[in-house]
Amino acid sequence: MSSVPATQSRAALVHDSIRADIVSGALMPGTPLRLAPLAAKHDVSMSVLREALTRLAEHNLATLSPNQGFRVVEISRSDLIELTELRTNLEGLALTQSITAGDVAWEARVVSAHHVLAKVTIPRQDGFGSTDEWSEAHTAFHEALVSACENRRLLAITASLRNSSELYRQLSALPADEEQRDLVTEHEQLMVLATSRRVADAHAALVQHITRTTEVVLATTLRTTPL
Amino acid sequence: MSSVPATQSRAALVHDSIRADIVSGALMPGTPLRLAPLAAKHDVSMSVLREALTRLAEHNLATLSPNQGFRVVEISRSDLIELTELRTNLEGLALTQSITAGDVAWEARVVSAHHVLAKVTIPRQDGFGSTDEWSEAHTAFHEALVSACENRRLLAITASLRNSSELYRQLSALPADEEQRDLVTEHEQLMVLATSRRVADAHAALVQHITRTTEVVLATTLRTTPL
DNA sequence: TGTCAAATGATTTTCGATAATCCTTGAATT
DNA sequence: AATTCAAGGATTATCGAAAATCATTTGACA
Repeated sequence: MSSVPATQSRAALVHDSIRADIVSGALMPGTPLRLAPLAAKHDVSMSVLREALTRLAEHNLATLSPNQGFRVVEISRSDLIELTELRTNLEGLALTQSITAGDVAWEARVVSAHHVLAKVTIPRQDGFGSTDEWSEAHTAFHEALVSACENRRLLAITASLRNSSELYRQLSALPADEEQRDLVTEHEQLMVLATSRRVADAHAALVQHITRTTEVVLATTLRTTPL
Repeated sequence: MSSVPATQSRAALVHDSIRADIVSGALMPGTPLRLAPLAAKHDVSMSVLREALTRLAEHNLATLSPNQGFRVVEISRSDLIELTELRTNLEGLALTQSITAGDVAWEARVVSAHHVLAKVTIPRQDGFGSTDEWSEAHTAFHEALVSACENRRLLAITASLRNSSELYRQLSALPADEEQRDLVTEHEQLMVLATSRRVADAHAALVQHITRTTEVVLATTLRTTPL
């Protein structure tokens, strides 16, 4: 039916699409993910939609209640705190290993990703430069930092947890400019410490970076349920 | 069609069934999980089978190659090592938190689970007492140890990792009686240290317990591909 | 003899419809 | 007025078959 041959499976495409909608906050927590409308919107059958939603549920971005279907995952303060604790532990571990194992190519990836992030952070004159763009660059930078870690399972977990964190970030009010400034210096610090192989300092900086972000989010009034 | 109303969804049932077959080693690593035969075997349509396999893939017990279907996940030395590293970190963290937060009911669960495990370990006269039974009790004991940890995400991850570890255990030759003896004392140590709230000692004991098991498995000739 | 390409068969992927379940509405009864 | 129960509609869960894709084999050609 579709004109495009699509090297990727249909289920994977709709999965990515819905995931983006959830993480970006377009689909609010708790929203029922009704099958018929979603299938129509993405122009797929219920089977492949269901497969996509199943994967989202396994990644904790959706929940499945028997005979009641899927919903966007609920959020809570306690979950964010637990999430943050896991991230500091695991992403910290991954960073340590990444710095230890990383070669020059890894350094280049970090520097490159940071450059892109720094450029995107600067508000452009023409008014464009979406926050989506910043989120993407931000994720890419964090991914680059740990990309030399050889434990693939660890990387898969940290990536998944980052997605969940990103959901909370998107739901919180956008940080003010001063907040952005802090982030800029934090990211630069991370890049410098990592590429100069200062393992302990980089680890501490990353933990504090993650923790601080959560504190800001927790202090912010989320644009959703009371939390 | 099925006579049983089944409070649980069909997909969940077949998921659990196939997972058991994989973890027990009945389905060897790399085995193609062909849809038609599996659907027939479990008396289920392709859609629900696919949903079950999708969940298995998300838990790293199966892999999905586009247009080539699902296979039982491959195993490797490096993966087992990475898996072990993650388990020591995360299960250790979970145990620490569990001991800290656990109440008397938790202690009771630990003691109870250990009692069952100890009894199952003793070979019964009638020759019965399957290793499945021991595996189940073993898993239950480890789960009881960390069951007071309040971080649900952490518990979900450790449970998933334990499943993968169990696959390696099942594929290795069964430990000799002497090995079993060591395990008995290790488990008893774990129970005592945990319930007496000796956090650091319990943590160290758990890490060593997990590490030792992996060393035994790595030393054993697995009954499968070279590894 | 070796290589390439088309055709065939097997398998995955997707679809549209049916069966099963849940939720709401409204009337009847206490 | 409150509660129970049944009927209807809406939604999920499942099915079986069609469409798309991949792997293998066969045959033609260099």
